[in-house]
Amino acid sequence: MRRPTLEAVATRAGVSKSTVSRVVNGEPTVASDIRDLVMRAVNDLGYIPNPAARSLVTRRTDSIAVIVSDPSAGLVSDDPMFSTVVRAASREFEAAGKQVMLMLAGSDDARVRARQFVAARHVDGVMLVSMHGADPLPAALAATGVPLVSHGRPTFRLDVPWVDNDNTGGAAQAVRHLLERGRRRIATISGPLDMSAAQDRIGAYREVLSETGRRSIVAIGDFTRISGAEAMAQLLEDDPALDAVFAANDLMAIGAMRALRRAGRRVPDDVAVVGYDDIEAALYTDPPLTTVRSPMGEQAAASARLLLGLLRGEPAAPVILPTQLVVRESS
Amino acid sequence: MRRPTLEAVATRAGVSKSTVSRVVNGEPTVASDIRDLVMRAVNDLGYIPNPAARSLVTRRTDSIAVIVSDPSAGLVSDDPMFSTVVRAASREFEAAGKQVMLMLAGSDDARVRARQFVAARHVDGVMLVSMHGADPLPAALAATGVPLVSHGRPTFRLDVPWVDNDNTGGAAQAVRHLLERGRRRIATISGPLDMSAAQDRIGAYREVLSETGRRSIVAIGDFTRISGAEAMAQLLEDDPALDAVFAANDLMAIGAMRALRRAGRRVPDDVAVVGYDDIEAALYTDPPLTTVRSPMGEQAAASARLLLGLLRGEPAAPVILPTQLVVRESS
DNA sequence: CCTTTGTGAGGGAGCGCTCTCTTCATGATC
DNA sequence: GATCATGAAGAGAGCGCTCCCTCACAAAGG
Repeated sequence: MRRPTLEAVATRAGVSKSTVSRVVNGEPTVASDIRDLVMRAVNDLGYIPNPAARSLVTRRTDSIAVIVSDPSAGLVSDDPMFSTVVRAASREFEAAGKQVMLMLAGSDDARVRARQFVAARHVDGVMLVSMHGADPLPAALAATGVPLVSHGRPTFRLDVPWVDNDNTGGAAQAVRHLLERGRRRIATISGPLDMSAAQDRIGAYREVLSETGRRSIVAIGDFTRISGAEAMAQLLEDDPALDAVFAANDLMAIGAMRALRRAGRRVPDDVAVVGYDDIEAALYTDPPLTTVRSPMGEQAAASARLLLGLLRGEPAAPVILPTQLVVRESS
Repeated sequence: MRRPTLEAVATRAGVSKSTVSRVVNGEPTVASDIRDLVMRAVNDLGYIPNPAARSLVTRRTDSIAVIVSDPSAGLVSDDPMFSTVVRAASREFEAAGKQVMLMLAGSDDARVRARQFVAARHVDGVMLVSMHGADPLPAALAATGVPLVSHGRPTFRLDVPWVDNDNTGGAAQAVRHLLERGRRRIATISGPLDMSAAQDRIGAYREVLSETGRRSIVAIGDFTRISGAEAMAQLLEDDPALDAVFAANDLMAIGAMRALRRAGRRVPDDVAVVGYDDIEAALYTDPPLTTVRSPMGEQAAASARLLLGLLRGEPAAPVILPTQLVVRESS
């Protein structure tokens, strides 16, 4: 008992396969009475086109891959970035009639599979998320010739359009804000230095401090809460007199606030804290977290739109979205 | 300039298409010298099988759909549940060589598309996540005849295997813990009552309280932080003398803690708080949150394995995973 | 009147693979 | 030496669709 085919519909409607195909694909060159006839047969039989047969001949799949190339995929279970980015991108793609294949390219094995998958033209395009510096995947994917965009600026030169937020500007805003608040010993908790967002944010921090003749106090985290807590403990040891800290994302800021609490420091009285991203949780810390709002969802949606444009043959150029300082009680 | 086909490989290796197909699919009935010959041709030409052609004849796609049927998809941007579930399931499917198609079935439109998509046999199976009571999608999907499992027990009778955690047992543990701590006026913040997890948790809360002759104090949220805060404010108004609250998930517990702080109540001195899920953020509240650990990732992985078993023709029965109370300083 | 142009419908090749069936070679058995 | 079982390789028929080409017919133009 097999599903009905184009041919079955054609027979029932008393027309040719070609005509049914035209109706199903919405081509205008079909007389309306014939169209009705065909549609009736389609409904009667419950006909649904076979996507494999279709894409065999059209060489399209109408689906795209979202590849999250993140070694830590699996370590941090609840980074809001993943959820926000994947959902925003999915919405955008689905609205354009593209299906989303999600691939976690955490292990080398998975990266190889992802490459194969894309090279097999299983998808019409690829959106790459969160790549580290040494990651060979972007280049491998670019080499397949499949349209590709990156969510976030790649760390090394690669001819791939990307969308990012203004990491440099955002971080500079955060540090200037702390200076304006009269803070004098401003530390930072950076993200992994093989990620462009972390590079840009710490770069701006250093830049602003050196403009005003102040020295940097740096600890490195990996964008997780626990790494933020550990980095903060380290910073307090390095410079017990610090009076402010700029964390390169909100999760690390949250970790830092816990470490400060445990060390008996009050926020913001003793130490001011500023984060980055403005995730929902930043509203619920005690005190609520001052942070730089990065348009994560919009960035993902823009990446998706960039890829969709690419698929339509439009040219694509990098996009940088503005950020905005959101002042709350932690600073 | 087209990609090499099976035929091209066969010609180059001087064998038939059938033999190449056997080698590519790892069939054992090929002499090893011929196998080497073919593999060399495959590598020389960079041959990768065309998945559309393959699935046209095999009627398999080697991919499955993860359908998140959540009306609020898009409202709450950073629910860790989405991230945890999607990642755990993806890992499991990818390890089994299945690709994951992610579909957000938030709108009616998207639900229709998801149904069509599945009915077109675009995927070999479906894992459904987070369904509300009135959702017509589960039944529609079940009617397509495509193997289907549900992450979380469906609200209404439906012959679909599912995996859930022990919501009743977990919630009962939480409430008993509060009683043991000497709390007398225990309120609850429930999730939406059209979700089975919310139903079970509030059911257990009522059950335990009525066993000990205490009355219920209930407010309804929707599993978001803000709804937790609002519900807590409502509860304080309803019963200013309450001394404990059991929130049906951690996000609402976090919201409740903010509301308590704003109302000038100390946690746990004035009001004890217990959450549910044990998300990472529960470790970073002030004070750290007592909660019921639900094995979210394991539940998703188990759902995925259940579906994989179904695809292999194995029978599938509902699974209930145990929970565990994690006592921290909020109670 | 015949020719040209346009429009709508049908015919059928072919997309790249799998899988059944057939053929052939080899060695074992009697 | 004839027969048979066994294993490995080849042949080729589809899978269900799209899309180019052809064709019939009608209307317009010379």
